[in-house]
Amino acid sequence: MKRPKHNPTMADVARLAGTSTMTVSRALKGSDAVTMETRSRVMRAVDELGYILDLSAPALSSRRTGVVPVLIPSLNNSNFSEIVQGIFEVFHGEAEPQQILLGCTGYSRHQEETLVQTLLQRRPEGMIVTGGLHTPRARQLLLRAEIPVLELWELPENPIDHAIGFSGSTVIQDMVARLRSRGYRNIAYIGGHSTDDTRKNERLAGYQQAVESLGLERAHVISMGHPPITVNHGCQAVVRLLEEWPAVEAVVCVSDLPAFGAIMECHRRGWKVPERLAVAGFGDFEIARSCWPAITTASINGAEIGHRAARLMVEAIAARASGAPLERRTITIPHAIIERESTRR
Amino acid sequence: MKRPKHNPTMADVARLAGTSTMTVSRALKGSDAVTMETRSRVMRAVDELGYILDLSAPALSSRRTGVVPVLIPSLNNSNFSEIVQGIFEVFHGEAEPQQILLGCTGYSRHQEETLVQTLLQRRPEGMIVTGGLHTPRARQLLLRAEIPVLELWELPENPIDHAIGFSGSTVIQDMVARLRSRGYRNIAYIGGHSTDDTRKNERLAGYQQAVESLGLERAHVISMGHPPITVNHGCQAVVRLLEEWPAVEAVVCVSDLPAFGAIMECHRRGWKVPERLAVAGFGDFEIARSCWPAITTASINGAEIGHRAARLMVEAIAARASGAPLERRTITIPHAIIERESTRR
DNA sequence: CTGTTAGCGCGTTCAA
DNA sequence: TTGAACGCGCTAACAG
Repeated sequence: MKRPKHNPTMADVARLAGTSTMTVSRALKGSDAVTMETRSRVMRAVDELGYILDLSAPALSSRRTGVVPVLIPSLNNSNFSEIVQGIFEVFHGEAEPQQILLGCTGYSRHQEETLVQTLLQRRPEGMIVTGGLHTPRARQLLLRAEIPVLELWELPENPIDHAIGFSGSTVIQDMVARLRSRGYRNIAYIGGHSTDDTRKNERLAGYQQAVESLGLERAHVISMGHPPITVNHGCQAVVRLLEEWPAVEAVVCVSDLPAFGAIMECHRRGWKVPERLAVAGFGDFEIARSCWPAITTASINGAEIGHRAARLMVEAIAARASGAPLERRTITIPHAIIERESTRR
Repeated sequence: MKRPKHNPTMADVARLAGTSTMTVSRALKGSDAVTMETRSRVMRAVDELGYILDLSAPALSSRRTGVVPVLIPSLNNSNFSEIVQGIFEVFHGEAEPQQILLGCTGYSRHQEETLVQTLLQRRPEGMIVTGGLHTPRARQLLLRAEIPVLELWELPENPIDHAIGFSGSTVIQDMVARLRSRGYRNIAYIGGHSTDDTRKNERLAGYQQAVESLGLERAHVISMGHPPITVNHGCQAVVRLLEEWPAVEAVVCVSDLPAFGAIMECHRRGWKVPERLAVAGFGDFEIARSCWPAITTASINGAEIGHRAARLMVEAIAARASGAPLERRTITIPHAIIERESTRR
């Protein structure tokens, strides 16, 4: 039994209102080409039957689904949940609202590819993805779909279509430079790396470049494997770091989570932060503000990224529908280095 | 121009493969009623054309959309984002995966009603909502839709269909009792109240009940208006509290956010926590762990709620499709009172 | 194992 | 201002 229930259709409404389905359709859309009287008859029938428009049908015939998948690594990361929230707010306020089909990739490109393929079956109006790292097949699928594609968060080197975000490399370079300007010289990096990552790791690269351009004596990286790099990784990493490089003065972490973990481990071992080791994070999570000492971090405004992305997507969808697709656009969202106690001498 | 592009259809594939569309359909579904040889011919054609199944059509004809809206107050609350993440994980692992249509109500019942109405137009297989507080019209819409409905988070008095979560009243009562057992006698409450709330506020009620059943001398509530009650509300509330009731010894907050705010304000004013005032929260947000002093809180496992909800939804959808709808079910997820420094004498 | 037919519910198109 | 006919892409049901 595949059709559990027969909902009232437009024909039912038409019958009850004594009109044709066409008139019902027009009345529901608020077209002015319907008499007040006819309209109210229709509305009464709609109420009586509890009729609800079925969007599957127009989706099929007009190829407009009003659906946009949003693919993020995980919702358990306030940066990404903020972005999605921001997208929702804009989509929902539009005259032609787009619905979000949510997808979480678990930081896996392969998962992302699967999701892209699955969600393309719903004939989305566009697609929003995060990360900028995709399998070749995922890229190809997105390209061939000929829908607007937005890549959010870290700006890719070679965007598929539009991109909104920041350069992880630039942000980390700023952070290292800031630490240098505060007098730190021996600056390490705690992060991760994707094993399936053909493209370079932006933030790590930024660190290495900064060490070079600032003329620091030594670069030292503690790599904790595949993302997500979280609190515990930070705890472990900081211990390794101080073993491997006792002269280290400061460490930049790939995110606030390992930074927090590192600080907690320092507390545990009686290493003073920032006196023994200064610690900086990335993302300006709530934890960075509330932690003691509060964590110096790079702040990226997720809500802002979400809002701008959604607005661009709406525009791109409209442009495509009108036959004049938007030219590719790349938007850089400004970041801020927020200095707090964890790096204050 | 409503149809920006003509994607290849199953008929195109059939033509290229030299079969009928039916055979293509069967081959794609992995039905065994197709020769290996035919199947591979079909697959080759699919690849060659870059064919992607269009789910709009089966949605229309078979009334199975594979879509489940998830309505939450906000993603900027780790409890809810955890729940959604949990739901996604289960949905995505299923043999017949359900897609999540995301909706954020902004803690407004009216917004929720709008979303329910809009999303019902997509003929969802079920609906997941949070809160248990709905407008009468929203309730009616959900009831009439005759799809499985899950209410998550706080258990409603009178569930629409299935419910998974906890009793806010019970949790708060436990918290107050715990504080009492630690020697606190003058225990206040900081929270909010919906103005459009006909039903009683669960957590507030729990507080009042606890005061009564424990035989405490006085109940004192600081109400900060419409949710969400956040960090700043806590800052303001604690000041008012100590003015209005100088003898207060402990305060239970509606969430960890105002609890955190209260503690910060205490720092600012030189009031020691927990010596001058013990503070307890709700939700076990990351901030509660990382704050100093760490916050005593009630922990609800959002991921667990999400997982169980999704599993129940999958089951309910299958049951409905097979003509034997599930009986209503209410599942209570255990909570835990986590005592930390903010209430330790 | 494969093909044919019909129809899902709506909006577009054209006619009245 | 209203209505009739058609088709969107797919699959259920049935036939071969």
